[in-house]
Amino acid sequence: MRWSRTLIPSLRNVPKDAEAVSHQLGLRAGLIRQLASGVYSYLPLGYRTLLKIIQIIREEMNRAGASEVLLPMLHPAEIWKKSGRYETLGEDKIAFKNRAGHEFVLGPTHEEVITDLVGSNIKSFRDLPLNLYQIQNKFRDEARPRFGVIRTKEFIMKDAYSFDRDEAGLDAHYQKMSEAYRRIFTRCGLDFQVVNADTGMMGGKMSQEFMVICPYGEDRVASSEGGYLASQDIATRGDPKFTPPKPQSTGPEAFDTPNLRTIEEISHRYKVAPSQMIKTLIYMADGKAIAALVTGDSEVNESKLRKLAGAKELRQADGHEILGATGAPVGFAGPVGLKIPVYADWDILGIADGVTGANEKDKHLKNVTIGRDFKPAAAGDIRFVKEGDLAPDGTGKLKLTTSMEIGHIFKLGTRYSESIGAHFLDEKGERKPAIMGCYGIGVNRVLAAAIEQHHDAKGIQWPEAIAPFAAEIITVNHNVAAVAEAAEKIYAGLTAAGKDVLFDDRDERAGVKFNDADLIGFPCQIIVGERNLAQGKVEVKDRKTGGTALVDLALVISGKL
RNA sequence: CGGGGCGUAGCACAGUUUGGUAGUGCGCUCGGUUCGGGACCGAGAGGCCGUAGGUUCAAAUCCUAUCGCCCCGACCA
Repeated sequence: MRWSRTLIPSLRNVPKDAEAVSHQLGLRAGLIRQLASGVYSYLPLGYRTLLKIIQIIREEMNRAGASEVLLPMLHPAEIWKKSGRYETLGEDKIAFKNRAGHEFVLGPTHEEVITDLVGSNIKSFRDLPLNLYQIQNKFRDEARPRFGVIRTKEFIMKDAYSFDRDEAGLDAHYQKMSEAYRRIFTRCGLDFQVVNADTGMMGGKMSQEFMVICPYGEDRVASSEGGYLASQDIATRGDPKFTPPKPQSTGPEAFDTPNLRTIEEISHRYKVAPSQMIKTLIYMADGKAIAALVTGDSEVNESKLRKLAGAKELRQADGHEILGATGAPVGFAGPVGLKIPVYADWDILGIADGVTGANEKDKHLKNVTIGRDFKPAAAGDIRFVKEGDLAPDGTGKLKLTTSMEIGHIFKLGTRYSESIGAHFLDEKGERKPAIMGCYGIGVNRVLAAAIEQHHDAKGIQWPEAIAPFAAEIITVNHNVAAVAEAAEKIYAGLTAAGKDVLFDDRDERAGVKFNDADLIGFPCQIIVGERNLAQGKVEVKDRKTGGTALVDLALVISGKL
């Protein structure tokens, strides 16, 4: 392909990045990200890369024994409602509605559709196992798209679903897909980790995320030197085993905090470290109010709290419920004198003379100590892990890394096959739900991750397997007839040899073309100039290493390089 | 949905506090000199300042509304 403005618009005016994250990392990193989203959203370059990634995925899915299907959204609303994940669908519509009431025909996910489809097509255990996948655009009305192409409302996803007669079959599928994913991401040139993850809304027993370390990701991975590895959502920590605190005071003392209700306000105004503050959050556990205590610099992990409290349903209480439970408006809750069950994080066991809400408007308490001033119903790990926490398996301290999720695999079990209906008759003639797994890859995130992992100050350094072009031919002096002629021959030769090359045949200064080539970053640059041509040579440059070599013109034309 | 910010030429922005002729850089057009790492000189083209009202002799600038975008938070199959 030849260089053109539609292929690559002017790269000189790349917008300055306004995001705080990229400012911290320097403008250049922001530029790369901008470029990444540009490459994806409107340039043929991004399209070529996506096709290459998709080809790799297809090959590996084929190797793993999965078959490609296409799942349309043409499904009655009842199907979508059966799983219990959707409540607000129109009765007679096949399309989803977003919050603005607009209908859309791209699905957010396809568990329901595939389960119904397979359910109506399998009868016997002989029809199983099945493993089906598709690569399709999905639409999710995300509250907050961000980071260029990393989180968008519409995105490309490879999703696969396996159906088995028994757990052993599911395990085998899960294993096969996990291996296929490793091969896919490796082939795409990514450095990734596989971490245990939360099953979240999907339900099911087990799931793992494929994570790429990247400053623009939205997820955090906790790891220890000794090998502990888990998503921050589910990471647990070891008991710090605080010795009971020895308070200096004799008892809690109230003080006025007019209109100060957040941790920051109090800590700033009264010079109290957030770690010495007892943050008290009111939750509704199966309809009854409970209190959760963590230090001022921690966040409650609701699924951990749910477990400790032994609740099925858990949600944050609203203003009315808080008033009812504590006698004070939001922002002044504290554990002292509360009538509802109190669940404390381990951290609280180490606080002597802490600061907390007084359960009275515009008042807080100081000199509050657990055991003496209040007694929790239970203490345990109820917050998200932080940098420096003990790993739960005693393998050292936890470290948190910002990561981007590029793939996620789940053992779903029978949640969907039971609710939607995908049953088969086993050898004994008994009717049983199929055991399912599901497996997703964010295709455009693979592209984004590849750029984030492979760039330098000058631009992208595409991994070979997914580079939009294998090489770029640059004429140093395009108006010199011999140069243009030699470059044309190389272009024809490489194209005939089946190589994907971009020919920068613009009549631009050499420096402009070199810089553009580095910015777009194809693995190899073939530089044709008068000087070397006189000796029958051209310069071949490796984008990644910067190394150059003089190669015979004839050899380059033959496509052997 | 809550908090904050921004809409000015193809792109990136200044000008708004204190109302008074529409600006800069890149890109674009023409001429010339250059030409192996983002050249230089000269001459140009291009904008009812997001939109709609209002205040005023006068509005990019002040006020109100509205639309759109971005950031922070909540959410995230």
